[in-house]
Order: sequence, then structure tokens, then C-alpha cells
Amino acid sequence: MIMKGRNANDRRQCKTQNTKDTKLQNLTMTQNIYLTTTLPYVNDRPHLGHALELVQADAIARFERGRGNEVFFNFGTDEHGQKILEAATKAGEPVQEYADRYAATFELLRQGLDLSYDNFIRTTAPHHILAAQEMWKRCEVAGDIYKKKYSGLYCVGCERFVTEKDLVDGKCADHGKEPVTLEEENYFFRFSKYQGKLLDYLREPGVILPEFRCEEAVKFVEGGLEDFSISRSIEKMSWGIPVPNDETQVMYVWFDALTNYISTLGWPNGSMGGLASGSELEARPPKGPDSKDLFQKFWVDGHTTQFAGKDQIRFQSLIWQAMLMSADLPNTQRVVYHGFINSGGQKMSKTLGNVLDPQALVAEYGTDAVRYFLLRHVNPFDDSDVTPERFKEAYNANLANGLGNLTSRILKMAESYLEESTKSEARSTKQALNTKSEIQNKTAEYLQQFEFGKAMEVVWNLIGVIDAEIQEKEPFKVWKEDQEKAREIVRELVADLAVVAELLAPFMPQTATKITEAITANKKPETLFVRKE
RNA sequence: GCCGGUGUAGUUCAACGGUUAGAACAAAGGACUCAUAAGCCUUGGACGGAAGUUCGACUCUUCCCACCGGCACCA
Repeated sequence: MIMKGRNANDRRQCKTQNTKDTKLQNLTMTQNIYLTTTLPYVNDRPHLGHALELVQADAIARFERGRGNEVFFNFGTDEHGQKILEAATKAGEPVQEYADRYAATFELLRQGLDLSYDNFIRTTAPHHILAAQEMWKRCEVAGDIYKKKYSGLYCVGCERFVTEKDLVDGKCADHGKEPVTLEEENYFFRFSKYQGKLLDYLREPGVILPEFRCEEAVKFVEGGLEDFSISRSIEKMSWGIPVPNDETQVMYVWFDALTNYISTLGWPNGSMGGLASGSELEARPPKGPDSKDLFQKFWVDGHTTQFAGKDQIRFQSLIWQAMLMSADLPNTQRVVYHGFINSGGQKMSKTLGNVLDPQALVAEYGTDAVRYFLLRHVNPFDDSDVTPERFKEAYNANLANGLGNLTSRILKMAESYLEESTKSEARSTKQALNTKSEIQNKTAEYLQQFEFGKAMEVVWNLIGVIDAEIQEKEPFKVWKEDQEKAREIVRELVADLAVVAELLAPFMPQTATKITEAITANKKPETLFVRKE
């Protein structure tokens, strides 16, 4: 049963998808694209890691919409479980109110980071609760849920089960007491049954990015899978979704939470709570009698991509996939795992005082600056170190001095020399058009591999080229001798700038709009990025 | 402990076994002025250590040192 000693052939199972095939497909037909991040647990405020994942997903969402694909982009909050209950109790607040409060801080990211998600799913939403119960029933019907005695270390002080990791010298870190071994009857999920199927799943090209994470997943599965408990006694932990037909148990939080990826689409029926305001889909609702079609359209017929942190492999690529298999639903086609953000060479922590708050950065630098930094200067797959100094350096060098200054100098000349707006399409020089399609292809290629930084670097190379061109052609000098010739040069520059704006749209939507509008008005805009000293 | 990865300029990253190891940011100097004292040009600066394979190694092998990740009930 257990596979051992894989040969060289097996080793190929984690290869990434052939990008040429993907590209061809994408060029030839409109696709339905489903994107989701993981749902943050509402026991803490949003940190930069959440922002990274969201901005990555959002850039892809905007990019895909921009090339004509239909996108459903999901985000939301995970609100059940022991830790929320504890935190709320500690805060002396009713649990739901506590969850509401934190959920709100995450919803604020929509504005702060200019996110374009189509639905914000909360795991305490009535529809989601029904969906989680339906998922449970399906797994039960499949014969994958059974009752068994769970034996674990229980800390009387914490009033909960603890793990070895929670212990310091064999004692609970919070209470300094040795935990007792306690038995409880719980429901278990037959995870072990899916070992073979999961290995088959992992063998499909591109289901996990980056590749080395796929290797980790394979190793893990090959090591053998054990069934695990998916419920808790309601006496010890009441803050969860009731197990169908058993009043004494609630679901263990992640079993409920993972179902959000499809409950957000209205699964298993059309009674979902409604789309986020501003959603693209709200403006043009899916065809059909109810939103059941969203599930069919995006999860079944569409291409599905999940974004998650590197610590999520077990949950997203294994447990969730096994649940889907058990419920006889299609698997996720791709999960992209990002790294963590450290600061000053250390994990961000409150005690170290090096926690970077995305909203604070937005307040200081602006939405697009934060998006820019996360996408361009944070490694999409490995851990990255982010400090306020690095942020400022990148901001000044590339946004203030680079993009912002370029916009100013070109549009100042346009405003002074040209009498009317340069319609970018009409006046684009051949050169600009060539550059455009060439660069668009490059950025598309990189984005398909989730290489956000490389995709943006292409744009910044173009910015450098345009700056150099101004230096070389010196339209401001030419103006003194030959005004028509100077106008010609400036029109060309404006067309180039329009290309930059268009390329920036998925990454920095507000800036792209500002530049485009300034071009249309033929007016130098207000300083886009004020230089920080 | 087992498995995997990484160690290149002050910093973040590149480099089919082969001419003087490339960029970017930061630093220093210069000519210009349309622009946010921005932009352009120029300059200085690096292969963790040891041995080996090879005509030749940053690139392959072994060992050492350092760092990081994975090895299930924390979401």
C-alpha cells in the first residue's frame, strides 16, 4: 500500500504545466477563472502576509479580466473555533460580535488595497453553515466519516486539547501545568483512504506552485496518511457549526472553513448571501435561474486557482482535496503557495515591534505603493525580508523618481507644447505598438507563472527606456528651434506613457487610471508619488 | 535525526563548465534642465571554506561551516 522508493519516472510528477499549452489555450478562448485566497482567521488584525496574498490574487484577477476572461475572485473570514472563542471570552465580548469586529478590519482591506474580489464569504454566514453541513453529509454518505475515541493531551487550565508544540518542558506554556490525557468520542475523516488518489492528483502538472512545495506534499502523502478528528464535543467547544444529526458535536473549524471555497459560489444551492458591492459580477449576474450556476460555471467548468501561504499545503492541497474527492466534486486545479514576510531578519512579532501593518503603510505611502512593493519586491514563493527602509528605498527609486517623475516630465511637455489630447490609440507610433505587444506578451508569460516581480520589472525597463529617450531626443531643446518636430517627439512619448499605464493596470490600478485620465485631459497630474526623505 | 534547499558587490537578485562574473538600489564624480534637487552618463565594489573531476568550475563531486524549509490534528 505504501509507496516506497520512487524511481526517476515518479520524480517527474511534480512538473509544472507546459506554459506553451496554457498560453495557447488562453489566447484562443474566453475562460472562466476562479480565484480565491485563504480565509484569514479572525483572531488577529490583518498583517502584511495577508496583504501579499490578497494583492497577488487581485493582480491576477485584474489581469485575467483585462484580457477578456470572466473572473470570480473570493475572499472572506474564518470565524469559528476554540481560539476565537477564547479571544472573545478574554475580551469579554459575545463571540459573534468579536468576530464581526475583526471581520470588518479585513473587509477594510478592500478599500485599502483596492481589491476587486467578487464575494466576501464569512464562515458564520447562514448559507455557509448549510454548505458545510452539506459537505459533511456528502462525506458521510461516501462512508468517510466515522466515530472514534480521540485521545489527546488536555490542559485543564486552557480547557482545550493541546499539542506537543504548545508545551514547554512538558507543561502548558500558559498555565505551567502538565496536561492530562483525555479521551473523547469524535467523528473522524477517512483521510487514509485518499492516499492513492491524492498522489494521482499531485501528479497532475501544475497543481502546486512552486514545484518544490509539490515535492513536500508528495513526501508527506507517501509517508502515510492517518484519519483525523473533525469534530469536537459541544460541551468543551461550542463555537462551531453543528454536526448534522448529532447535537453533541460541532465541526472542527477547518472542516467547516475549507468549504468556503465553494459555498461562496452558492453551492450547494442558490441561497448565497450576495456579492460584494462593487463586484464585477454584480453588474452582470450569471445567466440561469439562480447562483447555483456560479458553482457550475466557475468551479466545475472554470479554471480554479487558490492562493495560500506555504504552511497551508496540508490543508489546501491535501485535506481539502480529499474532502472534494469524498464529496465527488472537482478538485482545485492549482494552488499557489507564497512565502512569509519577515522584517529585519526576524519573524514579525508584537514583542519585537517589527510588525508591518498594511493599512498603516497605505496611510503613509498610498494604496498603489503598497501593491507595488508587495508585487515587485517580495519574492512570490520564498520568504522575503521587508523593512520600512527597504520600502522607502523602493518607493523613492521606482515610484517617485521613476514612474512618477516620468509621468510629470512627459505630461508637462504635453501640456505646454500640444494643443489637444493625444488619443493614445490614434496617435500611437508603430514603435510604441510594437513595444506594447512585445511587453504584454512578456508580462503575460511571467504572470502565468505568478512571477509578479519579473512581470513588473519588464514595465520598469520600459520606463527606463523612455527616460533615456527623452534625454536623447531632448524635445525641450528641439522646441526652441522646431516646434512641430518637438510636438512629434512628445506625442510619441505620450503614447509610450499610455502603454506604461495600460501595462500597470493589474498591479497599480489607481495609478494606471490617473495616468490615463491625465493623458486624456492633456494635463500634468498632481504629483503621483511624493518623494519621501 | 531524516529529506530538501540556500550561501555571489553595503543590500536584493542574475550568470548553457569556457573571452575582463551581470543587473537594480545605495555610494562617489560629471555634463544637462522637460521633470518630484528627479532623469542621463561615468566610477568603485562580490563568487562561505577545503579538496577533487576537467585543458578550463560560480556552475559538477565529496567534506566542512553557516542559514532556511518540510517531517499531521495550530488555523
